[in-house]
Amino acid sequence: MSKGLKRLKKILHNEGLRFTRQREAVWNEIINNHDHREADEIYIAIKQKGVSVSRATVYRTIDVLLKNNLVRKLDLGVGPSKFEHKINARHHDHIICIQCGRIEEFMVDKIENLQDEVAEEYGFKLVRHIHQLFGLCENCQ
Amino acid sequence: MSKGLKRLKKILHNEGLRFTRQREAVWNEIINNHDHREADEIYIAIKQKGVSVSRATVYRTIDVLLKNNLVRKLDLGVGPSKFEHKINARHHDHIICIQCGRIEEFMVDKIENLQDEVAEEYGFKLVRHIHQLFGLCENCQ
DNA sequence: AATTTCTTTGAGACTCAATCTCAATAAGGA
DNA sequence: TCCTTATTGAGATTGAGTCTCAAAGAAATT
Repeated sequence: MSKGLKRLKKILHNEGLRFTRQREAVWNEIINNHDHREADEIYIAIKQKGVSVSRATVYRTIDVLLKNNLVRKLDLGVGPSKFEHKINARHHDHIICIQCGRIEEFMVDKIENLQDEVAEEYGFKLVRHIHQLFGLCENCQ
Repeated sequence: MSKGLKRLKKILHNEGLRFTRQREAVWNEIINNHDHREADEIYIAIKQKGVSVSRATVYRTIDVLLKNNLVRKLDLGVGPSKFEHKINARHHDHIICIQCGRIEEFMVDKIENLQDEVAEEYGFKLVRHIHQLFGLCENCQ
């Protein structure tokens, strides 16, 4: 059994959930793709590979992965949310082209540190953050 | 006529729109309140002041104000969007308590500058950004 | 002031992502 | 294999936000 599959089984076990073909299919679909995809795209991709699954199950499985920090949800403020896996991925934020939808990832340590300082200043215990830059990419200017 | 009202009339004129009691009421409701409120709260507040208005008109008027940069939309990823006016307000971002919903405003020049650098690095022309810190405020820890 | 033209309003229908329901199905322990 | 309990999935439901279109209203014209 692959290392990834073991990880899924462990998570499901910890959550008191059963290992099913559907959950395995959602997991595989997500970890074997490095795009930012919406739930429906993931759903369609799984069906095209011949596994029977429903939208409800895709959403439900993504929720489990979100809770276990294996998937990041990207809410772009318009249209459905997008998802990306976080396996072996360092933290990053996103810069998005408002014209063509292109999404690039960025990470600036200084910004991360300044965020921590802000949280401290306001007496907050930081849990997560959203940092999205919207603009026009070089092809769309 | 108040300075604010002149401003509204100017905007409506520029957009080729008419000045109506409903648009005036939405404008007044938004600029005379410094909270982060959802469209429905604004709608109810207007009705309670005895002005006849519909949800559709509230949303439509907010859209005009958004387009003219007089209102900021706050999408917190859960529940309806919130709105705040931008009259005499310096730019700021938000730190939000995930327990009690408290919203504080912050502004760090260094972060703003670093964002510009990121955009330049990726060849993007920056249009806007979302920067939200989520955590537990001092009362909720 | 009355007329005309064209915009705005609003009740409710509609959209669409996401969630929920619940009967049928499947997992996995005994 | 049987049994218990979780999971699945088709379709209903939710909820924020948008759209429709007939009636009401703004403002330009006479």
